[in-house]
Amino acid sequence: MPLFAIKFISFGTHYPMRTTQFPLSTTKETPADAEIVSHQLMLRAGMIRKIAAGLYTWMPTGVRVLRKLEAIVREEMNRAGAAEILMPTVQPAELWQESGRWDFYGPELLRLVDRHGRDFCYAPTAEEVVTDIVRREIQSYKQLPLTLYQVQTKFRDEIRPRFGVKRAREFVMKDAYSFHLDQESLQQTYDAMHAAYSRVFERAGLDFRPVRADTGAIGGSFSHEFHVLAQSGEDAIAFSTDSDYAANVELAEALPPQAERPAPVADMARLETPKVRTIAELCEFAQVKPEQTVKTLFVEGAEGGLVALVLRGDHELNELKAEKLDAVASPLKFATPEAIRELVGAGPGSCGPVGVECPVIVDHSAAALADFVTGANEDDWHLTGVNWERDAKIDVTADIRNVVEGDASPDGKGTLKIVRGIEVGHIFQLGSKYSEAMGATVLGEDGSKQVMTMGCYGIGVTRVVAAAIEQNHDDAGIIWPDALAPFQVALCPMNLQKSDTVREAVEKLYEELTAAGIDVLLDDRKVRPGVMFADMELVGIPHRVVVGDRGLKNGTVEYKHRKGGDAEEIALDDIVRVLKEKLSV
RNA sequence: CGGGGCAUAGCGCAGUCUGGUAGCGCAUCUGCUUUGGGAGCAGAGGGUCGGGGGUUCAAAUCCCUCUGCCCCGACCA
Repeated sequence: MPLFAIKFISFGTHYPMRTTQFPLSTTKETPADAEIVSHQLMLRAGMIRKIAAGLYTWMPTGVRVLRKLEAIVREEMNRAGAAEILMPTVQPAELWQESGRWDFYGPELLRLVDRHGRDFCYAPTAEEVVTDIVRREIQSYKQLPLTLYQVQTKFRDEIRPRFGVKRAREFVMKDAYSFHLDQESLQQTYDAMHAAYSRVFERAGLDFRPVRADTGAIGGSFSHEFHVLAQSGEDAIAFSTDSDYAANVELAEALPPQAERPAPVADMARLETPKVRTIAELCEFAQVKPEQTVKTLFVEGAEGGLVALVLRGDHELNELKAEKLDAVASPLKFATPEAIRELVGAGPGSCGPVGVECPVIVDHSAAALADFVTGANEDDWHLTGVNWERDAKIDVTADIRNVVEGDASPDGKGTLKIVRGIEVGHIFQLGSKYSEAMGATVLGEDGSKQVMTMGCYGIGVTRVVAAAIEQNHDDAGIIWPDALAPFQVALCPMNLQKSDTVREAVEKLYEELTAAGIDVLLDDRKVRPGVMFADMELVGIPHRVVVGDRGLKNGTVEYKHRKGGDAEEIALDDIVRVLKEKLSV
């Protein structure tokens, strides 16, 4: 075709390609240092390459996926009424000092000094800059509410980056910030963002759950996380069997047991337990169930000294809950073995609540036990038949444990199930934390200055890509949902170099699919079919069309979906229509 | 930051203990054959053995030191 005849077609996010112009960069071998399947497959499929710890180059295949996801995110943000801006990644220290986070953030904030000796940071998030912009630009309540968002690189100097782009130091995040006159307006935008996030993850074809979450260091009052469900997830989330209750385990409330504490039956007795340190060893040695034992952890108290935290043997301490108690130092700090020995006269592993002289905080479940087994505060000894009040004091009863599967749901409906999730989104009601500190005000209806109320909303865009792979893969490689696939259709010609029939058919098909707005990758490399198929499956292209002399003789090509099922013979004249239907374009 | 480990060709590794010509597989390049599931044969190229210092006639190998990376833990929107 002569050059002047080429039409300039706008493809949107669709750019058809030929493998001879598109480095697939696939590898047969799994890199040794990649632990989780998404990391392994992203490397093998040539999506990313590591450049240093937690820093990755996104290769052409990876970028295509990223752009597809970003397009969905932008559409849903725009639909929800947010306006896109782009803020710098390098930000002046002054703004961070104004909000107080320059000192608060710690070593995770990468700090830089420019040639004039001025301090800057590489932004991990952008509340300061956006609040600064809004306080300059927005003067009147009439301009509110306002939501701004960006899709921008962030940097967090993680202590230990791992799992590929799931926990990278530099990553792409969509961050949005909303500004309001009052809580009611904030709640409306918050709800709109909640809905927009759900649409994003639905459109991306992911199995996800919004869950109630802790607000963490970012502050604010109310927050939800969005989790993609996956075994490799770093978070545990609890949800009710009978209601829509769902919460991060670190937040989920453990209800006190319904039943009254039974009356003591046994007398307290000493039991020699040589070398028994853990609950598991104790249960093995003394032939008791973990739920009939009690463990005692010592942490630093708010006013100095130590505080004893007592839990049932089969339960885990929830550090977040514990550090919120008045008596406990925040952030939570475990006592050293030396300090414990000084207080109770035994090492960790032989401690118990009997006779300790510091404040004793007992979890509801532990407080409901009678005749339990616990450490004797003497190395190599435990006590059996211990009972509260009679043998050991309780200063406070509180919820300080993680919920476990089977616990009653905090909303009173059903019981809790626990699954693992990858946090891909987080929405917060910030309140006036930043606007107050930075003097972001507008004039209200009555002419008085009013501090704006804020919300902030994040999606870990690069992390979503990894999460999608965790959820969609098989032995051969990635299986992309249509919406995220780097290409929708893999066009695989058999014997392209020698067969004119195949070449003519496949070129025509490539043009027709392109014209139909379908994102197609034509594999025009001179490689054997096995290599071609293996690459297309590894990269995860959902629809595959094989064009060969064998089928063309009967006027057909072969169609197969990446998810499996048998290959179908489809008339050459029909294939474009069939693909358009499958892709609903 | 604590504990453990690694660094040799683009990638994955052996060689290090016991010092003596730097190797294997994959990938790459050439040729021939093959051509609907990661081909076969023949040949070729590719290395400051992470950096610096030391011991020795001689160091990938022994010693010191620095750097980078990985794993476990603590940390964490």
